[in-house]
Amino acid sequence: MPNNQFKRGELYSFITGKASTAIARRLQKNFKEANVEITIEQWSVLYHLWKQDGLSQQQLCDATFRDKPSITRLVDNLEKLKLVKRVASKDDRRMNMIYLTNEAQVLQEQTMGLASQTLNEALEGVTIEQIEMAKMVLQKVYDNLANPL
Amino acid sequence: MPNNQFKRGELYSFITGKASTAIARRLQKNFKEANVEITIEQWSVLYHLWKQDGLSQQQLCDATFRDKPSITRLVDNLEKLKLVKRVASKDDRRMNMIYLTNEAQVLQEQTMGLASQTLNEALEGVTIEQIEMAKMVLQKVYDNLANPL
DNA sequence: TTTATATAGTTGTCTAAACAACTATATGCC
DNA sequence: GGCATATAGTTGTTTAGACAACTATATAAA
Repeated sequence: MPNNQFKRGELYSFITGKASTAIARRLQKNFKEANVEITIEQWSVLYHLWKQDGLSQQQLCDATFRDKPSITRLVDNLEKLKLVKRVASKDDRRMNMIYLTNEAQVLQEQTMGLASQTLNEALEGVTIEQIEMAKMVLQKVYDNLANPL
Repeated sequence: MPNNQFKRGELYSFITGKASTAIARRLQKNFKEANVEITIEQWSVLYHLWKQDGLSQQQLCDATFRDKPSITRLVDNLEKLKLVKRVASKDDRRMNMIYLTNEAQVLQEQTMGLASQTLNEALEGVTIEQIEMAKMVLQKVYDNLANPL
């Protein structure tokens, strides 16, 4: 019997992740007010490409904790928006390398500022130590449950 | 300038809530293995009805942090599964009161055990103090961003 | 070298979230 | 009573997540 046997009633807030959905909603709202017409899911993919351009779809799966069909469709939509391009790899013809367009590069500066601002709104009144602790707990939960995608 | 100005790169884990989706996936998997054929979203609605039967859809919205269309469709699906029934309120004919069926009552004992077990899997190696701290941070984030639905 | 197996990506189906627009009932005010 | 407004719920559309089934290419074993 683990020492942290939980009262059943405490389940809810952990399961629903209402804090993360609240952040997501606020970020989406801030994008909209700045006339940035992408979803936060699309943004989260671009985010990794801004760090390193030319990732494969599989690398995007690993980076964003999504499965392959999800990334296929996110890349589909980003391609429709002309924000990325699929380029077949010459080394391994199974792979698509995903490259940012110029339009996507322009988005980076603008949205990074909005994201930073959103996070500061979210974390007002929370200390760095508390944030680190919370992140550590969430990471531990993730690691406990991680199963191969 | 808040004292917790965040490195931009730290955004990701907060925004995606991968820990909460990991818990959701594991709970769904545990349901499936026990032949419980409902989604965790449906379960989260039933959870509140087990605490108090006969809530209105609006009360379910408040309890589950969902908007009205989401609850309409979750109740639609729960009704198709014959787990709840909509009963028009006599006091206020705009309202549907949602009541559990006998079938849903049977699910409670079984799924509560699975949920408790899942949470213990998730929180292995995390102390109660750490859990409390993490919950406090997530609650604070939620409160910082809470806006009327 | 051919055959099995693993990996990268796609497609189909179902469920759900977000948002806008809508209907119907209730309430408050003149 | 009649009109404005608020509240409860529904419907349509788009995007996305989960899962299974699929194609195509690459790798390893026989």
